[in-house]
Amino acid sequence: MINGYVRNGDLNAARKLFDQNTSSRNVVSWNSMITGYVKHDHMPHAQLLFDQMPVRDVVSCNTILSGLYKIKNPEGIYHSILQMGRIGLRPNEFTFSIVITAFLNTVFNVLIPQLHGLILCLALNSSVFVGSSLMRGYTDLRNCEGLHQVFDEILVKDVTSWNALILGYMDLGLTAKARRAFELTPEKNVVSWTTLVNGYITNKKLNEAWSLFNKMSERNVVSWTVMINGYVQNDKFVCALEVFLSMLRSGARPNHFTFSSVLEACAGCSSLLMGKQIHSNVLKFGMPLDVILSTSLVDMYAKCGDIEAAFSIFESIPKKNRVSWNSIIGGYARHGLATRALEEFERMMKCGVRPDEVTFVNVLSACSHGGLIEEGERHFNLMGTKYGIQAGIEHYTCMVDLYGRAGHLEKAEKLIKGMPFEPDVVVWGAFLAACGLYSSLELGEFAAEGVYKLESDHPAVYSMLSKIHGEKGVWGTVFELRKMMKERHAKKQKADAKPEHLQEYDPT
DNA sequence: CTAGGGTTAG
Repeated sequence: MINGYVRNGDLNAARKLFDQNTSSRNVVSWNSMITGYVKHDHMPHAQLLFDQMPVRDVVSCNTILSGLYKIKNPEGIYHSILQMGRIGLRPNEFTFSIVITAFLNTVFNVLIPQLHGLILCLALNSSVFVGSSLMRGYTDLRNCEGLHQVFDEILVKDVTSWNALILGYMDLGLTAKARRAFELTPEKNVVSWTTLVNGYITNKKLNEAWSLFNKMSERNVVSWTVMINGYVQNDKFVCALEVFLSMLRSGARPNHFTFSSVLEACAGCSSLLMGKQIHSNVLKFGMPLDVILSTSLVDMYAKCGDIEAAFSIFESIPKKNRVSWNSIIGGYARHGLATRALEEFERMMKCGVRPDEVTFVNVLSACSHGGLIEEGERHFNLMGTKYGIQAGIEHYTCMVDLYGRAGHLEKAEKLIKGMPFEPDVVVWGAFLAACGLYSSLELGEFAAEGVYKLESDHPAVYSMLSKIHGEKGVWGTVFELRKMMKERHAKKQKADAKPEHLQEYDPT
């Protein structure tokens, strides 16, 4: 009865019934009520009921655990399973699949092999559910052997187990193994295909991804979005937009994931015309404008040159988060409106939103574009002392740029010599641009020497070196800098995603 | 009454 109301989403009716039947309450009615609160994101209420229960069973615990997972509280999960042990409740398949999934990408993932041991003791390793979550766990730990072994232990493998195997191999960078697993999958579904396509994309094999995508007999909104986003992440913005148009022609309905990616494509190729059309599509499709989608719109308008439209959408976001603020501050910085950028930063602080590294990159670059030296220095110092954010190489680059543009080449030089990083091509690029701007041959040589010492180089650096001797426009260098900054970011991501030693398994 | 696989923003 109570569960009927919970299923229909009528939490109040469920609670009413629950409160009335004090005498005939059983564990199931308590659990149903807790389920209702968890489903509707009322964790405190769920927790309260759980604490009030006269007798708790494993389902009560599992429900709380899934609630804690939903609000991303792995620490709470950890304490809850300890508590479970003290009460003497034996965890079941549900418990383990929830707990393992909740520990993914957290510091608690080191416990996953230990949970695996417990699972073996309780003879739960043959479960498909436990098995596939364990597979995600070993993937998270970058343990290929574990991944394979857990898969083998699953008694009756279903398509989800196979998909977890494909995904695991792809996450580990083993595209050939993933492909083999895909071929061996008995009943491939659209998820199997999409996992493979997305895996090729994250492993930078765009052509493989595209040819596979074209062979798909069935595509859903996720498959389309994966392909669109794949092109966006690889800077093939026009391709992304073309795929989106095919998607619309096919009659598939885009969702907020799709639109976020498509808007990023518009931003990437600075197409205000297309961006506006996508915006009207968002409205036409009746997409709920959540924070993420709205922020994508803000960013698109800012990058396509319509900063006022960006601002007006930004203002319309009821619950602006850190990314939204970063987006508008970055937008103002890009448009050279340093004062407005700083004003938004102050407003962000007033709203109690904590800044992060990106915030300060944007703030500092606003200062550098606006020639606000003291303000830039102030924020550069404040980011560590007041906000506890360590300055990264990107922030130093902004400061070098700031001093350089203002003609304070000695200050820039001093900063480079004193910074806790080896200067990279981007730093030298910023410095060189300044040397070019102020025709400083002497310091240009200092930079040239620095560049020479780097293992990696960049053609843009040479073009700037040559620029010191005259010619070319100033705007060219700004563009080159941006490009290098972006590439630095891409390289960092790539290094995190797949270590080289895993590459050798891949013959293609 | 509780659980596993594919997609979003700076």
